Amino acid sequence: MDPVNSRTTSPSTILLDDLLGYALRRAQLKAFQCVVEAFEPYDLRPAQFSALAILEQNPGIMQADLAKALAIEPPQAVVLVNKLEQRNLALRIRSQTDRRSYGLYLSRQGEKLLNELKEIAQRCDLETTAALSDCEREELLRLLKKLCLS
Amino acid sequence: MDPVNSRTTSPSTILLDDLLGYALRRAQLKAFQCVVEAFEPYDLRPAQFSALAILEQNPGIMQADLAKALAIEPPQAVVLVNKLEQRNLALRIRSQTDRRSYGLYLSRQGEKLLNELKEIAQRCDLETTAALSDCEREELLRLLKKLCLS
DNA sequence: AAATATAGTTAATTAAGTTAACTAAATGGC
DNA sequence: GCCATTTAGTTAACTTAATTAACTATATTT
Repeated sequence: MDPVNSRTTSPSTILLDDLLGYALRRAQLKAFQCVVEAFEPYDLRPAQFSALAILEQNPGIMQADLAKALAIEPPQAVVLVNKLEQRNLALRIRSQTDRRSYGLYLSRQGEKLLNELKEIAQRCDLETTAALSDCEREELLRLLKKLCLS
Repeated sequence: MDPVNSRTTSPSTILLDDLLGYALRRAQLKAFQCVVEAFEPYDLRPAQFSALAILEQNPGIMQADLAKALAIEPPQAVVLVNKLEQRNLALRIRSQTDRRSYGLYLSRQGEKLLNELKEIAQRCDLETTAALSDCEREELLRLLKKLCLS
């Protein structure tokens, strides 16, 4: 008999464990836990790390675009960038052409911290996916990236 | 020149987009959005759906174990089960052997709704992973499940 | 110049998650 | 049997996160 479902009245063919959405949530939760713990000594949240990385790759980006990249609302971006600015990790520089907006930049200190955090994040990746082979890990990343394109 | 990084001062070899944790979060966010929208007409959250599915596969489960399965704290489980019970989707039945605890069960109505929701969830999976082939989708699920074992 | 739109901010609201303290029942030692 | 300890579930208080609405300052359009 099917060991997964040994009831007399078969519930249905679809099982929770075979839903991608569920599997994604479980996996993401696990990855998140690891990163949150690892970043704790730095008093930094994953989203703040992502923001720093986005700033590095998009120097001068506007706050609204950062918000969009992080999939957060503009008011949340304000709070986030405030914290980064207060800790001298990022800089707001008024645009000369449009004085409503800022260009956001990493500070020297932000760059330095970011590189440290990236190493940690990478170690978390390995820890989270310890059950996978290098090949499988790469394939997983490829599939997740492909999924997110559309 | 590397198209991904065309700055003169190379930021670092590790890119945000190559971190599994980041890719997982993006993918999970996308999957979640789809499910949350699709469940909206039913006034049900993904966690409530998961709870129903867990009840189906584990009839008579105790609240504490349900909480653990959902990775939430017991007080949250109370709120969640209250809602399911109020809507007559789930039943709390006092254990005869241990009168502190309940066995949790799906109601007939809960079973019926669950089967409807599972179809929807499956369609969300397909929508979320529209960029993937059937083969890739299966491989993704396999890798995510393997990742979550450890 | 007036009306409209946009970037960013503030403040209020709502929702979610966490923690601590409590009740009731069970267990274990004596 | 009785007392101390543990466990299941609940309640309430607190903290944090996310959402929304309203506002300022600047740009753009007509």
